[in-house]
Amino acid sequence: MELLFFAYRDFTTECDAILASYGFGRAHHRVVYFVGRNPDISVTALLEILRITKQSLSRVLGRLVREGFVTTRQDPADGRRRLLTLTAKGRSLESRLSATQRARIAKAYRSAGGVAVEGYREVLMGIIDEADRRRFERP
Amino acid sequence: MELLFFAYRDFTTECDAILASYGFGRAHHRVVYFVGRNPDISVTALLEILRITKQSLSRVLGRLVREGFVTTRQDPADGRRRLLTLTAKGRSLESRLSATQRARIAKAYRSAGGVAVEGYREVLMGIIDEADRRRFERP
DNA sequence: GCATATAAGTCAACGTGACTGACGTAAAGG
DNA sequence: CCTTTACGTCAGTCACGTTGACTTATATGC
Repeated sequence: MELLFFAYRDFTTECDAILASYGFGRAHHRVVYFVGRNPDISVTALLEILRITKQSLSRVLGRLVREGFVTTRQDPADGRRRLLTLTAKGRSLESRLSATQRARIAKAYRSAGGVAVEGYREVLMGIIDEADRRRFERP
Repeated sequence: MELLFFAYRDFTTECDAILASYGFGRAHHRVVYFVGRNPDISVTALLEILRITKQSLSRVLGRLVREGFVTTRQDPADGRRRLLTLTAKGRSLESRLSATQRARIAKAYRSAGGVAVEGYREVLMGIIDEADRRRFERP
């Protein structure tokens, strides 16, 4: 429990500084991250991942759209849906944020080795609610 | 990065419900947890673990003290220090909260096996800032 | 013994990001 | 055509973090 607390705390603090320079918070990071990972994701799908309310998302997402980090377009197959995708500006922010986290994880992976990484992934997967584990199925 | 996000999200949600029934939030949980783990901890030491400001802590800690979850006493060796310890009521809350998390982790550990757990711990340790790794030295 | 440093508590003001509840609109679908 | 779904938004609330400044008590070094 303590390990997870410290790991998550240190995992996020570097990004917080970058985000603050844009006037953003962690909520913006999460949106940018998951939209980046899932281009053309719908608003509802994003809400299910983040497990927050529509109102909470709307403030954060609205600003990201207004400031040109995310674009919305109507789903050609279902006109009710708005599909979200990062703009070039959004991708650039996303990779800047991810770079610091990726570096931290890469360093931990390198020093722990492949067997440890497999175990790490397996245990984290076990902690995650069963319903969300399918997101990590690898081809 | 995604694994950590989902794991941490699911790791905390069950506790949030228990905390809400006391009118508490995650901040209260963190204080109760770390005071429970470190009886007679000083306020400054707690601040260093949590990495929040004195003002943030004071609101949360003040309430825990007023409502009888935590006691403070003067450090006999250094009268400036206040030593924090859980009361019976605090310990009972702490174990109620920890029980759900412990169960989740135990389940993940059991299904992943000992080798995986070793790897898991090693990688998480690598993610944590070096300065805080000493906290986990095992006798 | 006095000056400086440290530990803790407090006042005031503020911002982000969650929440609930309700309502409106557009599109889909039986 | 009527219901459901997807999305957006208004209004109000709360938890929990922030900065900056100030006070009090105790320790400690010169």
